Amino acid sequence: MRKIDENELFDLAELFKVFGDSTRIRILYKLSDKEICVQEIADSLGMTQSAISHQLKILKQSKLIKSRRDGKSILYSLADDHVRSIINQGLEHVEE
Amino acid sequence: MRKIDENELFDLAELFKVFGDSTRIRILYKLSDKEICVQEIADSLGMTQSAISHQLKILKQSKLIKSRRDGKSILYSLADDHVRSIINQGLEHVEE
DNA sequence: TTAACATATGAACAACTATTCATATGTACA
DNA sequence: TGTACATATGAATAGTTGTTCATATGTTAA
Repeated sequence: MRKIDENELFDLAELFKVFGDSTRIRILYKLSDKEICVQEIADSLGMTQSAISHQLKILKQSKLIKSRRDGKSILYSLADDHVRSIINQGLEHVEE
Repeated sequence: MRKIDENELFDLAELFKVFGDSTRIRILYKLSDKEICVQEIADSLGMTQSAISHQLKILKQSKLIKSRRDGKSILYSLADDHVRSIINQGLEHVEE
């Protein structure tokens, strides 16, 4: 494997930490094929709006999702294809 | 993205949780090109033998690493190429 | 402007986790 | 068998984190 410095490894751990929570993974999966508003995510996961909003903030800070306003709602979606790739790569290990 | 059930998402989060710790990521990186014994990992990371041993146990339970005895030492190495793939995929996102 | 709706945020608490310390287990060699 | 070496493990602790509750911010339409 190519050379990776300490800071990069630290950032990498931080990234995986974000994926390492079932609420956040479920949110990312919900967003994998379409953009959704906060309340819809909360309802579909059976969680409070506040809990979801807190997690969306973490996901956005990690640049895994993006958002845009649409009237009163805010629609969230995946930031780019890396997210799908990381999830798919993880699934290959889980499915053994 | 293809259909994934709740249990699979839960397992996926558990997997990423293991990657989501800088000590464990650094261990995995150390093991990425050769097998190493416990004390050598501890020395190279500047941590105690006990701390490393605890983390190795977690990594092994997640089937990310394997081990074999060599005399008094136990040599650890990556379980398979999935580990490298997952790390590389994560790096692509971190390096932006 | 006011009411209703949608989302964000801060504080507090409970649950979880990584490390430390002390010690146990296992191996090799004299 | 006894000693030194290498690793594993259990309990305790300190630090971290996800959720809840209450409330603030922002938007729309009457």
